Amino acid sequence: MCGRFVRKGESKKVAEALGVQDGEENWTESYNVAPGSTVPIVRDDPTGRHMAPAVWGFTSSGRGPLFNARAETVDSLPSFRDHLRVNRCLVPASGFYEWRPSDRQPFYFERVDGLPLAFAGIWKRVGDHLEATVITTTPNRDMSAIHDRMPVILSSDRWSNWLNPDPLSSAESQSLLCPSPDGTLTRWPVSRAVGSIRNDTQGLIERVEPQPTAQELFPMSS
DNA sequence: CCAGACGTTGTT
DNA sequence: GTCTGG
DNA sequence: CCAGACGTTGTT
DNA sequence: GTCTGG
Repeated sequence: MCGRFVRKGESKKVAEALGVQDGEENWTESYNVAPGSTVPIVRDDPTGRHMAPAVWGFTSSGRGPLFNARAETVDSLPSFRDHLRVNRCLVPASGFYEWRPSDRQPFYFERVDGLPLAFAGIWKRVGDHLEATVITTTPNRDMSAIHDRMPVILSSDRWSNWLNPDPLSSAESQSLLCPSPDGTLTRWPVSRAVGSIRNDTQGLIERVEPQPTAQELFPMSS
């Protein structure tokens, strides 16, 4: 999954890297972006490529916003499939966090090449605002030791194909919704302080020694 | 027409 | 809310 | 996603 | 445990 991420850097540079021609004022820095917050998304239309604000997560009648959609089902589920066809977007990020289930140790992931990440997303209009969700897939080798899902990260050569405003068949979409190649990402353990969204500082992405687990501190004798 | 399900994640 | 199933 | 709260009544 | 808030 992808449930917390980072957005840093100068908006002008990010806009340039993404090929965005306007809307870059919607880029705001945060080291702790959570579902429900407003995030900049990137869309193409006949006039060009634009950055716009959207609430992260599709509101649902059940509990909690749908802030991820599975690549395996996004083309068939009623909540997502029509938006996949015509409302595709990028959700730009600098990196993202994942928690290792075994010990709740958080890790920060970013691209090895330091470029901005572009998550594959879909969006919808709800009243006077937009909502967006990030598509997830199976983990590549960079991720699999930490988590069993990862966000779909599109390389820049695929952005135009994904953002093409014309309807895309689900077969075409599915061909883009795959794990990024092994070696795309790097990672390191970070402070558990990232868990609380009250914390939002550069220190959240600094490497820490993983906190020993209770079992390591107090091993059970066999 | 109404009834009932609807999404992801993690956990064990 | 909106979609599917019956 | 994680953290943190989680209830009602009446009264002031 | 389950829900809300951020």
